[in-house]
Formats: sequence, structure tokens, C-alpha cells
Amino acid sequence: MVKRSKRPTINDVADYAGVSISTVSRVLNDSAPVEEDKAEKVRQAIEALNYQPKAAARILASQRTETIGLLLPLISGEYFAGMLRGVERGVIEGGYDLLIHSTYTDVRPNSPYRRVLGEHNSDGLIVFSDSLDDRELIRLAEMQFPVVLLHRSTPEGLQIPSVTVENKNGAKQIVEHLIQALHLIQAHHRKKIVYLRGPEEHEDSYWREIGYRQALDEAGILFDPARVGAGNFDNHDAQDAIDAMLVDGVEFDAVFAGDDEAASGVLRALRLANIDVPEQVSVVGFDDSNLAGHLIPALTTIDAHIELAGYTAAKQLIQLIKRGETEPMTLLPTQLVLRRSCGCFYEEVKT
Amino acid sequence: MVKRSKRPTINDVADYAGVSISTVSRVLNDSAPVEEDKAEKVRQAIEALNYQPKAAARILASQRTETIGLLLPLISGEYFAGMLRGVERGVIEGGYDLLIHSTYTDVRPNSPYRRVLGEHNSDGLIVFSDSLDDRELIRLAEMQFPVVLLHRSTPEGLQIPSVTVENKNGAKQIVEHLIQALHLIQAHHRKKIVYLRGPEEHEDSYWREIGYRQALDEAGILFDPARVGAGNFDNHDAQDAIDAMLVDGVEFDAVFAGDDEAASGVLRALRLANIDVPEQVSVVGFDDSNLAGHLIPALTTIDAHIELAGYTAAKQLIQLIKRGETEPMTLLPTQLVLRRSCGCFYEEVKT
DNA sequence: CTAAACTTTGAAAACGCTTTCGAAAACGCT
DNA sequence: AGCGTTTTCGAAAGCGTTTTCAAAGTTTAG
Repeated sequence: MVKRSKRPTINDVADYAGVSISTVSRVLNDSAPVEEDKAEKVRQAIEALNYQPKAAARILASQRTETIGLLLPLISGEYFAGMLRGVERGVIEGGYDLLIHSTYTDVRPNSPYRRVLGEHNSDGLIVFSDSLDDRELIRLAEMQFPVVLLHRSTPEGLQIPSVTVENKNGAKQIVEHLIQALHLIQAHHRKKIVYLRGPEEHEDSYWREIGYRQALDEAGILFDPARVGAGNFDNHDAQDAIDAMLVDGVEFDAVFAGDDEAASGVLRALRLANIDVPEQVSVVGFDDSNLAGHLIPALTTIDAHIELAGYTAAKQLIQLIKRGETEPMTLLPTQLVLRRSCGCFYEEVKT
Repeated sequence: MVKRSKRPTINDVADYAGVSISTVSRVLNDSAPVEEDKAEKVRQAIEALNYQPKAAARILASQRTETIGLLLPLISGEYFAGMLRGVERGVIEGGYDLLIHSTYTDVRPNSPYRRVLGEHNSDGLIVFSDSLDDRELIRLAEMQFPVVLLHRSTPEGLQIPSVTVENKNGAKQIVEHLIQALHLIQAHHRKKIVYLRGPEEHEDSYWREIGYRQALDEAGILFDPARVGAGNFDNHDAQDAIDAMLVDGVEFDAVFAGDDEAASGVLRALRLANIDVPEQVSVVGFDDSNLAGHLIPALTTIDAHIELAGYTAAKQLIQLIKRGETEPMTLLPTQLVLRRSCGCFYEEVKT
């Protein structure tokens, strides 16, 4: 390996410019007035030496990182892209940098300490869903490390701000719509609605299921466990789940897929089984991700404002860091997005 | 703001355990043998004090970060999700952490120095496409900072390893396929093939266009600039581009959309114009992102091994860091993925 | 039983910045 | 000129680790 030529330090710059390192630092950070001629010399020295201050050193000395961290599980699909965009926008607007730390695979399980959290010296952390367990969360809370939860509610007893969407209401609303749509289509009003769960422990999924059941209840429809499958917010799993139901002879005339990703799998399964959507079975998703409009038929879904949620979380975290407090809980309202797949436009489209 | 209780340091741990800080450090990093009873005391002290070593300090002292950085523009769509997965996998397998630094918006343009690069103290950097300009790249090269380019070739005169896919060959191959497919469908063999460019300066796009033109040349088809539009690897832009061509009366019987994302926009535009794909117009993409299989009709495309490319870049960077050298250039082969949208299965499907 | 050779440990010196504090210089006023 | 203010600057003290080096303790060999 070629020996790396030693990186210039602030001392080299100071020597070159004929000033003290304090002055260099002041020019660098604009933290105190410096006479123009000296400042200029410093700038030239920086240029000449190709100097770049070392992050670790300045973080250590200043005790702040100007960086906020985002903890995520495995990144995939339109959902994360949207969320990342939102978070990033908020972070940058606040003058911070974004550090994404994925917890997907935890190597070094045998290490005496786990590398997590402010590990990378962020001034605060956005924790997505279940990417960090309660134990760690409690530790962070104890050390008063600024944290905002995204799509996850605060564990019992803790006071961590959180940003989520109205999963329950959204789900309820779309299932209610489904029931109405079935009204329009069917002569005999069977209303057998399937729900595909998200991954275990996923809070969004939990609340969506509650909303689903509530809608059924209020419509006087009996809940049937056979009509709940594991879609895992994944199109393949969702496809498999529907396939399994078809094989098992489970009857249904509508599917609430849990999210758009799963909905796309459902559509595929039904197409392969020669079942027309929405003519024979209505399908709806959740999220209104980029995917939704592209599917055939275009997917009726709930706009979960994914990007906005990320953006809001970032903004709130920054406020928490700067002012020490912020909204304890933000519940973003959802919105029904009507397209073809639910069948409510069926008559209209047909003509 | 609640005053944050001071974080325990290695000194506190040492005092608590009744040993020196050196010993604590050794236990922490397993960097030298420590008698078991003392080690145990240290572990207990760590537990009791809830101690977490400070990254900035250890980076500063050890001069290594165990972190590799990824420079990206705005994150969006399936493409990035796949790439991130690959990069992450490679990074983690190598025992490093992944730091994603987006260069989408550069705030502080007035700062005397730009915050970029090893700014966040990564041991090396994966630079995606045009997320860093040549000037910075040269600076990094001069300071011998380990860099691997992903989907971008090395600037003139520099020696930076790069990982790309065979854009030109892939494009050529799929356009050739398109020409053949048109053969099957059409009686009169017009072969008017549209190409939608990616964003300006995007290398992938550049090479794909070369491949496209080469395929036309070799088939003896005249290149017509009117049949090139700006799809920008974006489904809306692509839709607009096709709409514009339709309005302008540009004739075509096939579209090579540049990438899958754009292809999805093309399909939408054609559907809205009541043009059947592939019956009237064939459409193909590039990437074989998750999207491709879900579109209607399923998209014929080129598998660009997005995830593998990211993975490879990570692996090579790690090798570069550890051994000081690596493959100067990796060109991943592409693969034609036949589905419905090109029309080559048209007869078969029809029966 | 002693010399040589390891092991284990702690003191102290980096690592490269920021920031406090006080001195020096420059300025404004009488 | 003289004195009080204000402005600019440098010396030096951290920041919290890792790592080197030498001392002390322990084992092995002769």
C-alpha cells in the first residue's frame, strides 16, 4: 500500500499562514472576528495545503456533531425512498447532516458493547419502527439523548416524542370504503374482506388491523381469522398468502393488503388465478407509495404521507435538540385515494 | 432544556473498577490480554455506569473509523433501495459500518470549506454516479483517500477503481432484441425506436445511448434525433416526453425507455393514449428493478444487477483499504430479461 | 536458587481540533 | 497626552480515547 502522505493539520495551516491555530479555527468556523488580511492568509494557506479539518477532532473538541442519525432496518422499496427523502430534507434544512445507520444485521454480537446509537456521534437520533429495541431506547432516554420515534409509539413509561400516521383511522376508512364499494358491485352483499398483516411487531400493521376489525364490527360483519394472512408488507409474501387462501378455498371478495407493496403482490396472485380486479375482487393498499398509481388496476389506497412523516420527524428532532422540547406526539392524518382497484368506479368505468 | 447528566468516560469506568484506563481500553477492544478477574470488574463497571465509549475520541486516537461512506444524490425509487441493500451487505460483511451521505442539497455554499468526503471520517468512500464533482475527486485522489466509484468511470488521468455494468452492451442487446421483436410483429418492418435519455451528465445514460445507436447502425436503421427524448430516469418525465412525441406526431413503434422507472411512465402515457403495448408499440426498460415484473405488461428489460454492483463496490473498497489495491475496473455483465412488453412473445401469448 | 523471559499493568504521550482567558493593540474621548 | 474601552490574537487547557513504553510481577529453565 502506498504510504499515505500525512494529512495537513490545523498546525500546518497556522505555520504556513504565520498565525496561531486559534486564528485558523476562527476563520474556519467564523466563530470570532479576524482581521481581513490575516483571514485571507489563512484562506490561502488552507487552499495551498489542501487542508481539510478532521471531523473526529472537531467533534471531540466542540462536543457537537451537527449531524443527526437515522436508525433503519433493511432498506427496500418505494416506502423507504420516500421516507428518506423526507427525513433528508428536514435534516438539511436544519443545517445538519444525515447519517443513516442500518441495524439490519448486527455483527459483533460477541463484542462487550454493542455499537449503536450516538455511537456515530449524532446530536440526535430518529428511530424508525422497531429498528431499536426497548432496552436501548430506555438507555438513550436515561442519558437524555435526543430521540424522535418514527412510526413507532413510545414505550411504556418513557417520554419520547413520536411521529406516526393515523394507521387505525386510515385503515378503518379504507375498509369502510371497501364495504361501500362492495355494496355497489354485488347483488348479494357478501363482504368477505381479507386483511394481510405486516411483519410481526410492526406497529403500523397492528393499528391497521385494529382499524380493519373496527370497520367490520361497525358494519356488522363477522371477523373471520381465516381471512387474515401474512403479507409482511412484501409483494412476494403477499402473493403467497393469497395463493394459499385460494388453494385452501377461503372465500373473499375484497382484500385490504396492509400496504401498497403487498397489494401489488395480491394483484399479481389474482391475475395469475384469472380473477378480475375489481370486477370479482376489490383490492386496496395503504401508503400511496409511488407504486400505487402504476399498478393495474391503479390502486385505491390511503395516502400515509410517508415523506411528510419523515420530514416532520427530522424537524421535531432538531427542535428537540435546540430547544429541549417538542411536540410529544404527532399523528398525521391520512387520506383516502380513490383509484380503480376498489371497484367503486366500476359502473362508471364500464360505460 | 434539561441539563444532560454528564456521560461517563473511560476514566469513570477505570476508577469504578479500580484499574487504569489502559486496562479498560484493553478490555473494550480485546487488544491485549487482561487478567480475568480485572476484566470482569471492568465489565461490571461498564454495565453499572452504563458506559458507552465516545466514537469521536476513539476515532481520533486510533486514526480509523471502521466506517465506510457512501455518497449519493437524492434517494428515490427501487433503484436506490436495491443499491443500498447491496452496499450495506458488503460493508457489514467486511465488519464496517455504513454512513450514507447525501449530496443532494449543498447548504453552506458560503462556508470557507465545503463539508464533504472523509468529512465524516470514513476510512473510504463509495461515490455514486455524479454525486461528487471531478475537483473533489482529484483532491481525494491526491490525498490517497480510498475511493471506489459506482456507476461512474474514472476521470481522465486518475486511478480510481470503479464498478459499473455493461451499459453499452446491455443497451445494444435490448435494442437488437427490440428490432427482432418488431420483425415478428410487423408486416412492414418500420422499426422506429424511441430512446429516452437519463439525466444530463449521467454516465449510464450516455453509454446506453451509444449502445442504442450502435444497434440501430448495425441493423441499418437511420438514427433520428426526433426520436430521442428526456426521460430522466423518472416516470413522470418519461410520460411527458412520450406525450410530447405523440402530440408532435412523432411516429414510433418501440420505446427503449432508458430505465425501468422511465418505462413505467412510458407505459402509462401509452395506456392513456389508448395505444396497446406490445401490440402497437413495444416498450423496454433497463435495470430490472423490482418494478419491472409488476408493470402491465410485465416489462422486458436488462438485468443490471443493481444490488450486486453495490455489493461489489463495497467489497472492493474494503480490499482497497486493507490491502492498498484492488481491481481497477469492474464491468458487470448484463442480462436480457424477457417479459411481455417487448412483444416477442406476442404470438405465443395470443394463442 | 537465580537469571532470563514472559505477562500484566499503569503512566503518559499522542490524536487534531475548539474555546477560555488574559495580554497586547487599537481606538475614542477628555 | 492620558486613560478607559473595545477589538484582535495567541497560549494553553481541555475533549475521551488508543497506544507506547517501561516497571512490576510471574513463570520457566538451568
